[in-house]
Amino acid sequence: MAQRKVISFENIRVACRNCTLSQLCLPMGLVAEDVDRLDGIIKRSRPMHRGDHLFRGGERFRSLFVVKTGSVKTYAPSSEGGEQVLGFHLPGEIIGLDAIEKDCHACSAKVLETSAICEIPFHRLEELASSIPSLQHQMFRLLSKEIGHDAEMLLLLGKKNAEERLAAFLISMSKRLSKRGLSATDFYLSMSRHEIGNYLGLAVETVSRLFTRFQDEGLLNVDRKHVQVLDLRSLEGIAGIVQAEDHQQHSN
Amino acid sequence: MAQRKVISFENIRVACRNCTLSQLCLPMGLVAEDVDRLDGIIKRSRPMHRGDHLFRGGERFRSLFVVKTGSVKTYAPSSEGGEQVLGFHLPGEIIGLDAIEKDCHACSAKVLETSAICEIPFHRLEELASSIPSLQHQMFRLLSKEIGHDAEMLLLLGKKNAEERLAAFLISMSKRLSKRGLSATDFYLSMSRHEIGNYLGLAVETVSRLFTRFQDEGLLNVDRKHVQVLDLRSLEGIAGIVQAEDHQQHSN
DNA sequence: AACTCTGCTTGATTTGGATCAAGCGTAATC
DNA sequence: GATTACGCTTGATCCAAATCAAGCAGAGTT
Repeated sequence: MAQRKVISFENIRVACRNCTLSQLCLPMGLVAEDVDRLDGIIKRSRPMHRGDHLFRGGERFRSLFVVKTGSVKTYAPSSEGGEQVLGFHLPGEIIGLDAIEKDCHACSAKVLETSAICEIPFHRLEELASSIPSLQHQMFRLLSKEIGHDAEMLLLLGKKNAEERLAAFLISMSKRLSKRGLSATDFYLSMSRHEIGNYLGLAVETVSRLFTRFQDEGLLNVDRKHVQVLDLRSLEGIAGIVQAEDHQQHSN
Repeated sequence: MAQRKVISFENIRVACRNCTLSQLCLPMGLVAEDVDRLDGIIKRSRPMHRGDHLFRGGERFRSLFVVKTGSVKTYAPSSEGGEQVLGFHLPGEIIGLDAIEKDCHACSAKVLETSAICEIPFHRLEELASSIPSLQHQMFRLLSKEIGHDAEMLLLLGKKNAEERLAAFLISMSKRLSKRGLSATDFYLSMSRHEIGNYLGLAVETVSRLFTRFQDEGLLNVDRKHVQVLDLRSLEGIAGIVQAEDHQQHSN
């Protein structure tokens, strides 16, 4: 126990204050001193590999997890054996927020590629939030953001057709990756066509056909998991994103 | 300003501490003294009527709203003129949580029938939460609950067919109403068939046909907005609610 | 009572995407 | 280099629910 308080060389290297994601993640809006206090409760694990679970549905809720590098999918069992992919999580994004209420995980989280993950014991985070108003505020914001994102997904699944869904998915990936300093037009998808289809409420075959169609129409080049977006504007048009008057505030 | 501190007879009558919803709503888990502090920041308005808005998309976010009596729907504009119904809100439920992050409402909230609404200025609630750990915890729980509920909706829209969706909707209404002390099997729906269909991602005609079919199959009696559930178990079966409690680890 | 409006129901037809059914390409294993 | 396996693509067929099209019933108005 006492040993954990020793700040090792490793811990300094990976500390929140040096993390390029700190402005997307929990530390956002915190002063340096508070970032260090937050840093003090975060556990960092060995790298995790494709297929490893952060947690499984049914397990007791203890910690939130943040993707540092790599990617993670969350999914829930559906009534008849199948599963529903609930989301794909990129660096800086927080996983496990839905478990706070029931104190138990309702979904599972599995890493899609070799990933580094930060673990945050929730009760310690709550204690800290009580004494750091800007951390409390940031946590409310993060929870709220998740709700807003879910509402967008409801709209997508309730009102959009297959083409609009895939376009919206690609635009979302593009936006999120570029926020993390990666290319908005050239990226690798870590999830399978099957997982994309599941997430978007479409059959694998439909997803595959749409990738082909988008390529035929000159919107993108696709080679397996490698996507190059050639016409971002048209893709946004298909996704139903109004570009005239693009009123700031497009977070996510 | 000074006048607002005078506790009027009216305020005492409708105070949180006397509210039958307090165990479903924000005061849950708070000691009496803290309930009174919470009560001190809540504004109560004149009754609102069918069609009135609590807020509209685009407006600055200032307050959360809680339904005290009646019901409210939230909805967002979809790309082509239409709208997506995001939720129906019953007494004790909190509205506006998705706006915290952007500091601006992305959706609109409209009352479906004559309703009483409590308004909670968010910045004051945040201040209070900083000094009352159990209130902070309850707010995290409420935000988390909303996320969990949205995940259920994603599963519904992504994986369930029309019949399963309507059954799940009716079961949800039944459960929520009975929690509020009303009948689980005999209730009035305050929303139109059109709104139900919109919410569930179905055409009005499909909703109407399903009500007829459920009635023909002896699952319920329907007369306009009045629903009597005759066979709750079968309805749960259709909705895909496993009653045998057998959720092993569906990995993948 | 007749008229209108709006929300709901019912029937006929269409269709987007699911499902079924092969094949194909790449990567891992032998 | 052959073999297997899995993920992806492509084509053919099918079906659940959307759309189109009336008609109907209750609530409010004249």
